[in-house]
Amino acid sequence: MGRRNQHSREQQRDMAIAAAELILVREGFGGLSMRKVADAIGYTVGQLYLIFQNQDDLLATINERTTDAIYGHLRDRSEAIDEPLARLRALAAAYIEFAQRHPHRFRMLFEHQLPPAMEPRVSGELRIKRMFELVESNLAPLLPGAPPARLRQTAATLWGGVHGIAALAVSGKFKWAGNRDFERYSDELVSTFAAGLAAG
Amino acid sequence: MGRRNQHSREQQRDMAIAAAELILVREGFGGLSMRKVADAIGYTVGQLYLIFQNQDDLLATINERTTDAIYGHLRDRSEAIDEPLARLRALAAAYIEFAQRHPHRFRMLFEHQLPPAMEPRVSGELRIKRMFELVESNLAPLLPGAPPARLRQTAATLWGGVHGIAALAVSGKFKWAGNRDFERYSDELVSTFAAGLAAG
DNA sequence: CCGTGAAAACGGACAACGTTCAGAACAGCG
DNA sequence: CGCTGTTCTGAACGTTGTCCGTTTTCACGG
Repeated sequence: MGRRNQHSREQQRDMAIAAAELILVREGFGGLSMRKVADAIGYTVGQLYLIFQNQDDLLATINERTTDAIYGHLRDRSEAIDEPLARLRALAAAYIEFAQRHPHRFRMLFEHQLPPAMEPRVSGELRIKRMFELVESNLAPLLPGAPPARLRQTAATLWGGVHGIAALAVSGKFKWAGNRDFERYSDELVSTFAAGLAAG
Repeated sequence: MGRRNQHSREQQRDMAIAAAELILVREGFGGLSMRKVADAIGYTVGQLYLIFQNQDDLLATINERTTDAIYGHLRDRSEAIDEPLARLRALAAAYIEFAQRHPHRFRMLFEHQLPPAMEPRVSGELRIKRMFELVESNLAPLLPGAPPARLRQTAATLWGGVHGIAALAVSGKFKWAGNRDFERYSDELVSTFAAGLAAG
């Protein structure tokens, strides 16, 4: 038809992303289909494929936004805190909080995988890296004089651990523990780990 | 037709599970369809629905078997070790090893969720619980005189952490760390965490 | 050996999915 | 008005989970 609506390609893209995120939040990863997104923005499926390469492209785009959202949330929750250990605890708690508040977005970020045929997204990997660097910089004061390689490894260890608590919380496999206050676990993990660093 | 083949219902069930696990290992979670399973065992899809309630039922069954396999692997790798801390390290390393050796089975265990309409599987939850208790019992010597609630909480914290490293390893989001030897992370986590417990 | 009824298995149907693409419908220009 | 090129549609294809009417086969009674 040629520009039947008033929306530029860029606008269509934004609308599609917003609609997809709404569907994701409401119905979860599995309920997010290209057809539903197309219906929600008033276009047909075919048009979506002129905006996104395929469904994986759309999902990866949403995942990049989720990573940004987590990063922003971590910054917000930690910037007002001075003491490094308290900051790490706040970062961990914020991570858990995000996962519990946006379980579907969190899950899709880690469960969706690009098919091997598609080339990896550098922008997405950089965002993950940036998030880990936030931990790394806050961990540095606890390991004075440690070489960068050691610092990176320890940050990855600690943050992998925090991620595990969030992942289990969101997967529903943590029910047996009976405790729904998952910040307790992250608090204990960060505190005990830090104590171990200080002792070692 | 009435028993055209020689296979009892129980046998068909076993065949279907074995076939499904093979497909899962070869093609991943997303490539596992009811039709492929039916083809693989020489029956039609309809017949599969007389054996399993639906696809979720089949997947949950496989997940219970995966949990058993992890449990067995953890036992094998830890039973010959006397020292409690070394045992914990071995348990963590075994967990990581299983995740890396069977990424698709590991992922499905934590990524598949029963639809809310289906009643939760007590047998599956008990298996997860049993796995955590293995950690708990090996953690006890490090926390002499700790009340059971504290012990459970600490075991959950530590094992959540180990799980996070395995989950990140398997999700492919850990590439930035550059290190493919994930046991280093679990070793550091367990050792530092234990040092923190001893210090506190 | 044949007939019958119940159990077992098939196979086609349905809706929804991702993806593609020929052609229709429009905007702007001359 | 008519032409041109972009934009968009709508139908199609193959695959998925799930259901159910139909057919086939077996075990048993006569």
